[in-house]
Amino acid sequence: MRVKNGTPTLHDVAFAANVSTATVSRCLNFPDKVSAATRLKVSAAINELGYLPNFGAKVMATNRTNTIGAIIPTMENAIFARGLQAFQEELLLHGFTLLVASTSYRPEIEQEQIRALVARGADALLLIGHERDPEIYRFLENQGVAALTAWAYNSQAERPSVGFDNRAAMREMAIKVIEMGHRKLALISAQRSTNDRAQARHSGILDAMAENGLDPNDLYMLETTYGIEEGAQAFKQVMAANTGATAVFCGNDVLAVGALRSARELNLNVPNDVSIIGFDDIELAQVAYPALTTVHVPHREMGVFAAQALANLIKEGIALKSIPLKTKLVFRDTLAAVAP
Amino acid sequence: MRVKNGTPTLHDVAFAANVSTATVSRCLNFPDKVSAATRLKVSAAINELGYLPNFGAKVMATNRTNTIGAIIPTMENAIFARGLQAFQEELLLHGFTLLVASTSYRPEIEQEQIRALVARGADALLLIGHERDPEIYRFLENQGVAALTAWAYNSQAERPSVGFDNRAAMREMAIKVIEMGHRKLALISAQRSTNDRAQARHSGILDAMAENGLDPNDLYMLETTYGIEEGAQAFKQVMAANTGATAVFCGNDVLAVGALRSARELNLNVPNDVSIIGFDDIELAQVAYPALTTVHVPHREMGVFAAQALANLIKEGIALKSIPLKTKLVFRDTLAAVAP
DNA sequence: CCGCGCAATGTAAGCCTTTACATTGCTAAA
DNA sequence: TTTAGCAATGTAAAGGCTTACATTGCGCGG
Repeated sequence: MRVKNGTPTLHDVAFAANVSTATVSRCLNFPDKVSAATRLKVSAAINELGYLPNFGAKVMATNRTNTIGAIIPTMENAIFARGLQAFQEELLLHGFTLLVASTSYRPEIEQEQIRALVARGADALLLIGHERDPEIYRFLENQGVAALTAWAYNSQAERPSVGFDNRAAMREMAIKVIEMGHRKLALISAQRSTNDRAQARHSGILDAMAENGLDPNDLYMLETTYGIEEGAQAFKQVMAANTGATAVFCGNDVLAVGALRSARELNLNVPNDVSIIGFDDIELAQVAYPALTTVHVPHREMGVFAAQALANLIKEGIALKSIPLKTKLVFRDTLAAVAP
Repeated sequence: MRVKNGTPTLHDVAFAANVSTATVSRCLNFPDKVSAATRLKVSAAINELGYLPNFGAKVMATNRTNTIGAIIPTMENAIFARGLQAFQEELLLHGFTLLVASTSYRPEIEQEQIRALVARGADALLLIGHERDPEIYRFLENQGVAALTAWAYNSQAERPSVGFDNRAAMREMAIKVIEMGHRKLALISAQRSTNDRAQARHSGILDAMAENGLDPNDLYMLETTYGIEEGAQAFKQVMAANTGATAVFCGNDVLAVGALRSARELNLNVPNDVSIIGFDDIELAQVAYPALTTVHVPHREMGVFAAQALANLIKEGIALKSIPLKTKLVFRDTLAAVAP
C-alpha cells in the first residue's frame, strides 16, 4: 500500500472509507444527512489518518472563518480585559474564535486594525465607542463585515451598540455628590477628543450641576492619559490650582487610585478633606484604601451580550440591535458629605 | 462597460490594470520584482476597485494565515493581560494577528482550545507553563504547528520556553524573609496539581528553608483558587490554625491583597504582627495598603520576546530556543524583620 | 550587428472544500 | 408489478490566490 507523505486531505479520507468526498464532507458538517453505517466508516478513517480539515480550503469554500475580531484600546486596562474575557467565553459557546487587536487609544491605529482584521477574514467586529471616521463604516459595509459597538450606549447613535449610558451614569453620581453638599467640583478626565466615553462622563457632571443650580463653568477640569501615575500627577495639579474643590471626580478608577495616592502624600484625609470618585468599579476600587466610591459597570454582561448578538447575526441572520445596560453607584469610603 | 457585481478579485485588478494576475500578485507580495510603472498602474486599479485580497484563497495558496494563537488561563488576571498585550503589539510589528483562547485554568479545556486554534489555522501557538499531556505535543508536531511556552522557565524542560524560574525567584525571596528572622512560615498557594508555576514557587520556599536550617515540613501550606476573596478566606484559615506563622507567602499578588484585607479585619498590623509577601508585582501591589512586598516579573518583556521568537521562527525559520528572564524582589511595606 | 543574459511579465496548474445537481436503490402506495 | 418519492450517495465545478516555468524584450559586450 502506498504511503502518502503530506497531511491527509478529504480525498484521502474518502478513499480510505471507500466513499466520495462529498459524503465525508457531509459527515463532518451535516452528520444526520448520512447513514449511521457510513458515518462509522468515515470517522474510523478520520481517526486513523488523523485528518483535520484544511482551514484555508474551508474558508474559501464557505466564505466564512468563524472568527470574530475585537479591537480595544488595550488589554492592560482591566475594564477591557474583563469584558473581552467574557466575550471570548461566550463566543466559544457559539463556535467562534476571537481575534484581538489593540489601538493604545490611537484612532489612526484603530483604522489600520479594522482593515487588518477584515483582511484576516473576521466575520464580524467588536469595536469600542462610537467616535470613528465615517469612511471606515463605509469600508466595513462594502466588505460586508458587521460591526457592533460596545462600552458605550447612546440612544441617538445610529449604529448598534451594547453598553451603558456614560452620561446618565455620571450624572446620577454627580447628583448624589451635590446632594451631599459639595459645591466646588473637579474632574480628572481621560482625553475627550478621542474618547466619546470620557466626553459623555464630562457632560454628565455638567448636566447635574446645571440641574442643581451650580454653574457648569465652575467645574475645574483637567485631562490626562491613562495610568495611576497620571492620576496622581493630575490630582496634585488640581490641588495646586486652589479651586477649593471638595470633590474630585475621576474619569476611571485607575486615575482615582492615583489621586488617592497623591492625597495621602499631601496629607489630605479622604474623604474628610476631599472626596474622590472613580468610575468602572474594577478590582482596584475595592482594594484601594480607603475603598473607592465609584460607578459599577457590568463589563462581563456587556461582553456576553455582545458575543450573543454577533453570533446570532452570523448564524441566524438576526440583525444587530442596541442593548442598553444598567450601571450602579457603589458607595464605599472615599465620598463623604461636606463638613457643615 | 460591464459592471461586476461581487467583490473584486485579483483577476479584476489584473484586467483593469491590463496585466496578468501573476503581476498583480507580485505587486502585492514582492513589490521590487515589478517595474515602477506597472506598480503604479496596478495600485491605481486596486484603489479604484477597492480590492482586498481574499483571505481564504491566500491561506489556501500559501498554507499560512499569519496568525498566532495564544492560550491563557484568563485575561482577567492582570499578569496574563499585560503579557498578552505586549505579545500582541510585538506580533503586529511583524505582521501577525493574534488569536486568543482561554482555559479558566482547566487543562481539559486547554486541549480543546489547542485543537481549535490549530483548526483555525494558527501558524504557531503560545502556551502557558510546561505541564501538559504529551499527546497534545504529538498532535502539534503532526500538524506542524510550533508551540512556545511562556510564564515559566525551567532549564530541564525539553520544550522551548520564555520565562523566569519561579522556583529560584521564590527561593530568593524566602531567603530574605528567613534572614529577617522569620522562623514560622506559611504559604497560600494556587492549585499545584494543574499549575507548574505554583508548584515551583512552593518548592522555592522549601529550598530556602532547607538551606537555612528550617524544617521544610514546618511550612504551613494551604491551596486555594484565584481571587481576592479566596486569598482573604485562606488567610483567615492560616491564622485560625495557630501555627504562629510570622510571614505568610502568597502564590500571587491577588491572593496577597485578599490576605491583606483579612489582616485588617482581624486587626492584625501588617507588617508588625505578620508579614505578607506577594508574587507578580501587578498594579494592585502598589495600590494595596500597605503597599505589597512582592516579586517583580517582567511580563511585558516576556510577551515581546515570545512574539519575536515566534515571528522569527515562522518568517525566517529560526528555531525556537529558551529565553530565561530575570525577576526582581520588590520590597515595599508588608515585610518587616521579626520582633526580637 | 549578433546574441547572451537578465529583468519583467505571462500562463496555467495546484491548493482542498463545499455544494448544486445527478444518480442510485429502496420503500410503499396503487 | 409498477412507479412515484425519497434518502443516501456520487460527480464535478467553483472559489481566488501563489508560483514554477515559459516567454518576451531590452541592454550590452564582443
